Amino acid sequence: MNLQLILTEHVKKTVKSLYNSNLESVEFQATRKEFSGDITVVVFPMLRVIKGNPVQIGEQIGEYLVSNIDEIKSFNVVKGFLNLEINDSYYLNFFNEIKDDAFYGYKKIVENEKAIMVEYSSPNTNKPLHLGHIRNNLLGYSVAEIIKASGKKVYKTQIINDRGIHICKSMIAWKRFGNNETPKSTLLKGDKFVGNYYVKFDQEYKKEIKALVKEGKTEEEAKKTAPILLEAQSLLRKWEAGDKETVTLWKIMNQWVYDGFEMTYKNLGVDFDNLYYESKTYLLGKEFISEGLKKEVFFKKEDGSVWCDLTTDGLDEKIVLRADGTAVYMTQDIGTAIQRIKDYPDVGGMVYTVGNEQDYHFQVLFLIIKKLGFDWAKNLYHLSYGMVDLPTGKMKSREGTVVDADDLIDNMAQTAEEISEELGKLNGYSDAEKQNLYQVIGLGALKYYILKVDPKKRILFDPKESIDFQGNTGPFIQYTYARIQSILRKSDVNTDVVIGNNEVQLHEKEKELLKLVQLFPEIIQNAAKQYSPALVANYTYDLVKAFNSFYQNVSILGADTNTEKVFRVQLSKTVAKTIKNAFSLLGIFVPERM
RNA sequence: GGCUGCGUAGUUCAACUGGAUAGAAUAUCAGAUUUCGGCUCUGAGGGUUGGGGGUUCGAAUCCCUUCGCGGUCACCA
Repeated sequence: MNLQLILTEHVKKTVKSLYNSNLESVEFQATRKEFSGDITVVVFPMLRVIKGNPVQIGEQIGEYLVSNIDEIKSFNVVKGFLNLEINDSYYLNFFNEIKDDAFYGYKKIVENEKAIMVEYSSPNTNKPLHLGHIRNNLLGYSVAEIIKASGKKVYKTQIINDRGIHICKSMIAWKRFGNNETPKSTLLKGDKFVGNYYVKFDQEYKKEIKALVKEGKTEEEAKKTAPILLEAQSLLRKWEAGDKETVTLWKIMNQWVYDGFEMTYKNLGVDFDNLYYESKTYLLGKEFISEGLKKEVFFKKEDGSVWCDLTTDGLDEKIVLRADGTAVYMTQDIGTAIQRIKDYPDVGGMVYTVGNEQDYHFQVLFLIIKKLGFDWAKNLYHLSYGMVDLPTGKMKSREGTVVDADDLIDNMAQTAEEISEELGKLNGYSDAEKQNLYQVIGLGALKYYILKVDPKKRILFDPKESIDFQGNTGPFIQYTYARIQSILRKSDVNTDVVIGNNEVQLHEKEKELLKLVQLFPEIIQNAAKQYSPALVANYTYDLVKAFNSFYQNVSILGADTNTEKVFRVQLSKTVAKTIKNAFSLLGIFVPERM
């Protein structure tokens, strides 16, 4: 069925009979456009096993393949590259197999295979989401979808940092200046509402520092003794002691934030299968410290603090428990990881979507878990990503210095509207349809622009450029999809008709398209292995480009014969389906019209 | 300073993980078209893959070195 597998077997057999030596593997690549052929066998690696002239070896293998495999029509050898030409019937066969499969490319979830837990977003509850969270969410969601499509069960999760000094700061500010206002009474989104008090705290804190310095204190002293800070710290202690009033207010304010986040997630199109709260996990992990001490993974210093010595691994010593016996960040993360495996016994690996400023932390975390003897430690992956920069400070929210997620999403839709109006793309639609489309296009532009870049790299996000209807952009791909739908609406052919093996002769452009379509399942597997939505994004663009080239060179509706017309319409439909499937892995919608 | 990531056309990104002459888009320029210098089409130029060395049939990719830009080196999370 899979041509590469068949070819591998035959090449191995040929080498065995001609040279009496065994090849471990055979290397393939798509034949470059400048050469004739469809698939290329690279001869060079074989030279390690066989000695001889690569061209000669290529010719010998080529001759054998042509006379022994029906699907191979002809061959040619350039340097050490054996180019093989494949029969049209092979492609038509393949096409007929997949053309009615709505989920083409997606692998069914394998029962006995372990599930993967993907963590992303993981916000603090004291302020709204910003541009950095957007990249985080898009990456995490997309990687989760890709892994799912590669045949593994996935749990999407996030840990909500609902506890700590930061939320206490917002609480204090609200107590002092809130006047019993609520998100409802102010018509503010809950997370914005709470975030404003966090800003308010900071302003007040600075004011108090200034006042104290005026009274003659050093700045350092002032920073430590400002009344509002002391108040926040005492509030944290009260919270930890379970003080009723404090906990109640904490719950109320967090709920406001959750309601706000919920809206943002909905707009962004991401979701979660379960949630973890730091307030419930921050005490976890201590039991494993004593276990680690027993196993001598950790050691105790004179003051009673517990450390892990990673110097033999090229890292430093890392603290895992404070001298007073309380947990640190690392302790928590060890505990939470183990807890998750307990909660979900079918999970065999985890992906953490966290910015690259925490590279070191995760390196250490994974190493410690491995040293503690958990076999799933080898399946932990830190999906690390770089910052998102803007060319200008234009899109900053009024107060703070960060780009607010909601503002950005709105802004994208607005830009989509401006450009669409300018181009007159959406004339003749109802207002409701238009508004919906602007949202779809704006989000598509945003998502595609961010996901097409390698996660590790910093991104320069230019909203205007991202929303272009030309070039390597989300809207361009959406537009192509919509155009195919329009072709399908205009055609009157029956797309259920099966085209036989020899009924059409494939145009070069059609073959190109089929080759790309054939590649899709492999792309998903690779993307899952590398946790790389960028691979899917760039593949989709290649497919769209190939379609446009096909569209330009081959008349679809005005084909010479009806069989050709039917085939071309069917092919367009299949390409559209593949675009749609690929985009859904990125969390991007494709509109039927635009 | 130690560790770590990145460095590819003017710009934003690719390059099937070591393969053929490093590709797109965008910007620029030149033609064509036209009731606009703006839309569309065709084409061109643009690269010592930051520099230097090494490994091999073959390097943007691996190793060493050097330069530049981030990140990180808390009993914060």
